[in-house]
Amino acid sequence: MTTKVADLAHRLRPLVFRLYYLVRRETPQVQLTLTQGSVLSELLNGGPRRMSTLADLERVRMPTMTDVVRRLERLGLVSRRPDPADGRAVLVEVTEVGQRFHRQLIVAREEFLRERLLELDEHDRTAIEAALPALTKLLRQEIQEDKKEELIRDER
Amino acid sequence: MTTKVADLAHRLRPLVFRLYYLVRRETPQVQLTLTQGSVLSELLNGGPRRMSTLADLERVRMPTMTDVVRRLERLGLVSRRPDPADGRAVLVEVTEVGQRFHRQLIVAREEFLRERLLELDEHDRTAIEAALPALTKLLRQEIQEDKKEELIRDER
DNA sequence: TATTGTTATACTCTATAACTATA
DNA sequence: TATAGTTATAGAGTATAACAATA
Repeated sequence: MTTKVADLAHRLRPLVFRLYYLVRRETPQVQLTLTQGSVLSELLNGGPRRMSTLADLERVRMPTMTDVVRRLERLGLVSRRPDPADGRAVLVEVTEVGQRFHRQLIVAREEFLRERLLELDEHDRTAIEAALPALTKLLRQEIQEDKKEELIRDER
Repeated sequence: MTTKVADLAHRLRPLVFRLYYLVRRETPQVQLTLTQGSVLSELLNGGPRRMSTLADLERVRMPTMTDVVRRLERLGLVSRRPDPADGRAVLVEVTEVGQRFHRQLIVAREEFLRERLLELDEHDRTAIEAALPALTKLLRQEIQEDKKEELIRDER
């Protein structure tokens, strides 16, 4: 069982890349990468976020997120402003252009997935749908694991 | 339903990165990236492969695969040899060192996933297990889709 | 002194275009 | 002429180390 899950995680890499290839093809106005799209979604679902929070959520280091946000800013999709609560911190938020663009992203993604899912039989579609809450839990759990590790690291 | 699947694909990016972060930590002797690990697994499961086949499977262009294989070769994990059936083609295969290393990878991956899965309840584990064949079909289907597109492209 | 974020630097991943060698 | 692969080049993603500004 665990072996199969590991294999799945592996095979998912090409699928995720494929998904973003199609999104890029569908929305030639703005060419988003996987990481950029992921950050944009996070900001749209969760509202303005600090740099450090984004880095944690995407599991990258701060200097990495600095560059990713810089590129999104250059594309006009997000903006930065100082956090009123802490002079050191920076809040990143989605611009109106970013919101419009994200709607196009969602449409392209859904269309792609709907087509593929319709080629599966009813039994398979039901199985995938039933597993979604469990897979979501597995991912959430992971984020909490990371926080724990940081605390341990800090104690050293 | 399709929206949920799209969200899942998105959230899976951090999970996959997290998985490889842990693998790197568990096997400090050789630091494999996600793409390198994916190619190594493919070669171990399917035997020697041509550069073009690897590029298709990973959904990257040939020059990209040239570099990835070069790095794996530099690490001593794979080797190249001419394809006896076609003087232009190159066959990539895993070395003995690569096979030994891959066993470590599998152990680290399985341990990580087993721990996380044990934190889920029986119902969630069953749901994930039941969805694996369907998710696998979804991925296979994708590979076939790509092949079709190439044929269309060639006809132009 | 500790934390948030940026800059500097280096390596990997990725693509397109141009090239070599073989079919 | 067409195909398999490499080289050249450029941009994005990633990390570590050093630094500036604020708490």
